[in-house]
Amino acid sequence: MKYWLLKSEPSAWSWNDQVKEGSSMWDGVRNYQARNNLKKMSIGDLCFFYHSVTEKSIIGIVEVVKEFYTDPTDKTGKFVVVDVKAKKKLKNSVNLLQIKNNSKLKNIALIKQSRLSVMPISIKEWDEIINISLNNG
DNA sequence: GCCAACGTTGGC
DNA sequence: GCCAACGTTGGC
Repeated sequence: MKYWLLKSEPSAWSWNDQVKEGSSMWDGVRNYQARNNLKKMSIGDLCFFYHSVTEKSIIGIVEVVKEFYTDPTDKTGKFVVVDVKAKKKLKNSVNLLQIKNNSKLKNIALIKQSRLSVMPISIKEWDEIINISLNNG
């Protein structure tokens, strides 16, 4: 089992959209590094769902339910999607500042590569973020 | 709304 | 194949 983080602008595709839609394609990735990460995903892997720009916080967890295939919205045929479905909402959202201020998360790709939209998360980072969520509020 | 960071494109 | 120009992302 591997862990990931997926970024989305909530105005384009939000957690609520994901919940409403159930299982859906994670499409629109047009960056090779992000694509390569999509290709490494397996069924059952879990991904944090991060709202960028307006909220800058991790709001929930989605599960990979179908492994990569060609992105039908990509005319060049170079990029891929996976299918994900909402698994659970975090007890409390974890915002970017909390992640930045946590020394255990100082090497997280979210900070190191702020523009990457699909990134791997280590099990330690995953657990730490879950901990922050449980202790929030 | 600005702009730094950074990925991509295209001319040479 | 290099690199300047350009476009986009996303934090601030």
